[in-house]
Amino acid sequence: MNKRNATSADVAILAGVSQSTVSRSFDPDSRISEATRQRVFAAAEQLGYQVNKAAQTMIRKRSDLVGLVTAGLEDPFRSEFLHKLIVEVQSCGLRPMVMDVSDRQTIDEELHGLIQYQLSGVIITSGTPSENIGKAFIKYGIPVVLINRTEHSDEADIVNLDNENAGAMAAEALLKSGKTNLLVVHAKKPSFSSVMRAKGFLNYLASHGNHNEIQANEVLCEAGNYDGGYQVAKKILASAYKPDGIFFCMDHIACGFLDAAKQLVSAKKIESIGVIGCDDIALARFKAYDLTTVKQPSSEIAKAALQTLLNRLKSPTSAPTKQTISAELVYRSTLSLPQIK
Amino acid sequence: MNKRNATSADVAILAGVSQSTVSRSFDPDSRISEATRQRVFAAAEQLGYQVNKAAQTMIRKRSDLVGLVTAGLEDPFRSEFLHKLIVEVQSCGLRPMVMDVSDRQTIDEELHGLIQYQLSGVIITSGTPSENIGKAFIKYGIPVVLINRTEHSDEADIVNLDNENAGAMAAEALLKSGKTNLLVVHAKKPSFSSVMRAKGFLNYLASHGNHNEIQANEVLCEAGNYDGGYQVAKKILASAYKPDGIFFCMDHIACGFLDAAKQLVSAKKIESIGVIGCDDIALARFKAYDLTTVKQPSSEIAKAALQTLLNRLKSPTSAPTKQTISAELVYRSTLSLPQIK
DNA sequence: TTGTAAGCGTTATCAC
DNA sequence: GTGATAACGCTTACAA
Repeated sequence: MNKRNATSADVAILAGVSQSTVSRSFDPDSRISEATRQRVFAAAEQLGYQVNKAAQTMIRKRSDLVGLVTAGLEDPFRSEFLHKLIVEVQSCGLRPMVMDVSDRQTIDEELHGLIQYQLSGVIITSGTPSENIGKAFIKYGIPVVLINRTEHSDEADIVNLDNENAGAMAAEALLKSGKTNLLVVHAKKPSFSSVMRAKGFLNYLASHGNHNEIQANEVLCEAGNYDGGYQVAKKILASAYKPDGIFFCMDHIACGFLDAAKQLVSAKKIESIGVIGCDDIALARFKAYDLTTVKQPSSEIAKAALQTLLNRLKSPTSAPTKQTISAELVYRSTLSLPQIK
Repeated sequence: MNKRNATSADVAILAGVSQSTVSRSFDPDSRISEATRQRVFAAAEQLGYQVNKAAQTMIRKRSDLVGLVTAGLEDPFRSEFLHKLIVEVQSCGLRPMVMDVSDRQTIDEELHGLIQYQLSGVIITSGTPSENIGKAFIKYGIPVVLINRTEHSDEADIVNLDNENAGAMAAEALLKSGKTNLLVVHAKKPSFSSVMRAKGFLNYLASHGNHNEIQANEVLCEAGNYDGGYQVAKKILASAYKPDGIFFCMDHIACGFLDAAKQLVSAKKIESIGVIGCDDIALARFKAYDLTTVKQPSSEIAKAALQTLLNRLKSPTSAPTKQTISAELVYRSTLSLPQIK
């Protein structure tokens, strides 16, 4: 254990060069004679020298730290998505600094905490609508990328799933399968993604369905998670309205519904109901559910977000961008691909 | 958008005090007249002043950043556990910097990346055995807490689940339920936790089972995940050895097994087999599985890890500690609590 | 209680 | 191509 970590000055002495030469040696764009560079590297290696990011940050005014702001990691989709973001951030040579803002009371405090670290950028993922969290960072000159958020910022870059179309795809699939009594389910507490998905679902039906034959209803569940779906099943199955096709705006709500339904009604009855989820979380492909779903391509979205941030760092003053990523229908057993006759 | 973020010098001018007084005002331990402190706070508020952590880090030689090193966030337990750690880190006024070391090739590079940030500490969670990752940090004077790792470091603090006892608890529960043909399943690729759990399971049987009646076998699956369990089911159910009680060293392996079993054999047959998992991931309580399991109290472990780190920061030279957290049996439907007669 | 001044370890701007 | 030297924004003796 070293008493004090080696500094570039230490390396300089050992290599017999000036401290600034050491610094330059680690900058690939600096023209340094190959001989001295090798001498510096050798000395650095010997001393276990590592750049001090704090000092570097002070002068460069950016830390290569990327804040990942998320809410509620107990949600499996968010958790899986955060993972994708972390991997992407790392692969860009940046460091992820995660901030969980589940506890609404401390948001402000936490935000300031992040700003102190001279972040290179912040990626804010889906959360409760219109918090305008992004503004705070932009005010401090920190580039912001918003993902699946309602904020119509004209300063932040935006990457969204085409949520409305995702809902439309679900509607289209149900219609194609000959379903007529349709239902869309989402959480009481509105989230940008769910609201847009439900809207897209209903709009598609309104414009494409035969109004004499097709009915559509909307049901809200208490929570946007497994338990929410589990609890709402009784309400749905006991109601006078008998749906034969249901779109759940989040996969785990669908999973909760399916589990409850298995206990409430016969397997045959459940099979006759077409069920579509949204997101394609890991759970969806497990055989217990084998859920047909509208996939949110989270890797692609994560990649797009990082690329956007990188571009922004290169040209800080260019106009904000907005990207929309397409969803993709994944057929599994809860709604089969209709046979072509 | 400010051209330049406000510094303590700016605040000083506005408040009509010296720069060092501003600095002191934000230190609760500094004795400052209440009047000037309020004046400083007002000026700081007005300018939107935020401490520059980079500068602070340089002088204090610690960043209040905590590295969370983990492998494979696609594993639901790791992912859930990381979430707990993030929340704990935040609640201690520290910042989590996550590092995913799934990609073994880049570990070294990534490690150095972390060291550059003058981390206050590093928490390393379960991964592949004996990487000795911890040593690298300790060499640079960064406190390390190891969680569920095999490393017998005499420099790092350690927090472990009592994995061996967790296995023993599973064995005890199966014996109590009258099961006689037992099986323990874990992944081919050894992990500290799984190896110890299996060992505890078998040891308990060896010392507590009636050897004339009780049989025990060990089966390895290809991967320590859902698919591993799904694939190994055929092998288990087709074998000549007919187990009536199985302990899976990880919940998601058990879930994969259950799903496959439902397709391979009758529901009655499955019910007759007692199944116990380990960890108690979120999935375990879902009705599709309703898995009896040995719970790893991850919140408790996360809290212990952070408390350990905080203690270490206070007294850097005290002897390394080692804590063992107890597991807890959670009865659900795959193995019922035996009725007391 | 407050102000002055000396660093912390880099990068960037000059000269040479 | 390389070496001085001046910041960067903060904390912390040391003075007053």
